Amino acid sequence: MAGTEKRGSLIRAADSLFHRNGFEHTSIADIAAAARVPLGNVYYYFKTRGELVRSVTDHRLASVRARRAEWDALASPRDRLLAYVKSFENRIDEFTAHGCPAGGLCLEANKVGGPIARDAASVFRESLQWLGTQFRAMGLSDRQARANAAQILSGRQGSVLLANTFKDPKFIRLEIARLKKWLGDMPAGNERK
Amino acid sequence: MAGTEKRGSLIRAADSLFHRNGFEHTSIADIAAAARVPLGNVYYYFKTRGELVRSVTDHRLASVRARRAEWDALASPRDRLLAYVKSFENRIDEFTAHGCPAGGLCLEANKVGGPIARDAASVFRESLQWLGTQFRAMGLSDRQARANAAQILSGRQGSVLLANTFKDPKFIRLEIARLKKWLGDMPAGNERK
DNA sequence: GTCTATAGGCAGATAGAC
DNA sequence: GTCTATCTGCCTATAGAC
Repeated sequence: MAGTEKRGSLIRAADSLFHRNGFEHTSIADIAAAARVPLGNVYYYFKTRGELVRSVTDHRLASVRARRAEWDALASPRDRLLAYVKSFENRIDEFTAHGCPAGGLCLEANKVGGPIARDAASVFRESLQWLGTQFRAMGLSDRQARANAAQILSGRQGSVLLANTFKDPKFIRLEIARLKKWLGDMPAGNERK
Repeated sequence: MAGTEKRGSLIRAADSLFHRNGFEHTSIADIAAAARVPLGNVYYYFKTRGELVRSVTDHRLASVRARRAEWDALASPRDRLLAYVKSFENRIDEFTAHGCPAGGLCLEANKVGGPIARDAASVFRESLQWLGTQFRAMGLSDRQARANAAQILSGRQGSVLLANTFKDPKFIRLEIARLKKWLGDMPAGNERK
């Protein structure tokens, strides 16, 4: 296993453990064990715990950006939004079992504060921007587009929290059904691009 | 300060610290200091940390039950729901600053697991039941009543998470405006009691 | 670059004087 | 009932052999 690969597997192990067990509740020793790297070696790749955490948030940010880049290739804003909903749907079981990685990190970060809080928020910030862009492209006013974006993200986070709390996917399914109906009902007119 | 009063002030201090800093990030020493009780004395009132946590969740459950008991005295289900919305509105600043105590506890509990997860969920469970009861009293089917209850709680939790993450109350205000409009638009017909 | 051993600090919990 | 002193264990981080 090459040096860079080890670094990558540490980040992936941390990412997974943060998602499953929370960021505060995960120790460097847990991460090292999951990645099968001796404890002390972790500090060769990351000077501090904070640096590892930062690398995980960077990794997550990059992966949501990549997903959005795929959606951006679609023809209409409605198609792009439907792709967003579809990808939500694909992760129902994961979200029911462990919650939303971004939402969980935001909540933990809001409690502890510090630089991590800013990094965690950036996933949400970019999501809101992207969603808003789609609604503006459908001809909505800036104000309405922002409101819709907030409603979608907020509904998503809330439904995931309920599903995770009760270990019951129906809360997410309800939200997705509402979303699909809503997008289907929206007037298609005034679309640009 | 009498013995029972000391116990009470420990619970209140823990309640507040759990809300502000999270339950995992709060040590017994923090709680003892906030309540101005020497560290060792805490263990006279609570055998373990878990027992203290349990007492805090009991205390919170009792306080939301008391609030609902007041709303139940109101004449119509619509009035009761509006009282629920009003109490949400009254706490906008608190929720923006520190998030929802129940939501935060649920999320942390979902990560660590154990008995705390069940206790945390009971606040949500009772909220869903109460909300559902109001919608049934307005004449909605059981299915619709449950769906509406889930949507309200989920929208609430999601909007609070966004407001807390961005330290911006507008996300909660948007949700409340939507809620008020929705309740205003709902047909009043078929109400019983 | 890799790994073992361990330092140093803080957490939960207990012993025992008062 | 109250409080100080302290035990034990886990965590982050480092020293230093290989």
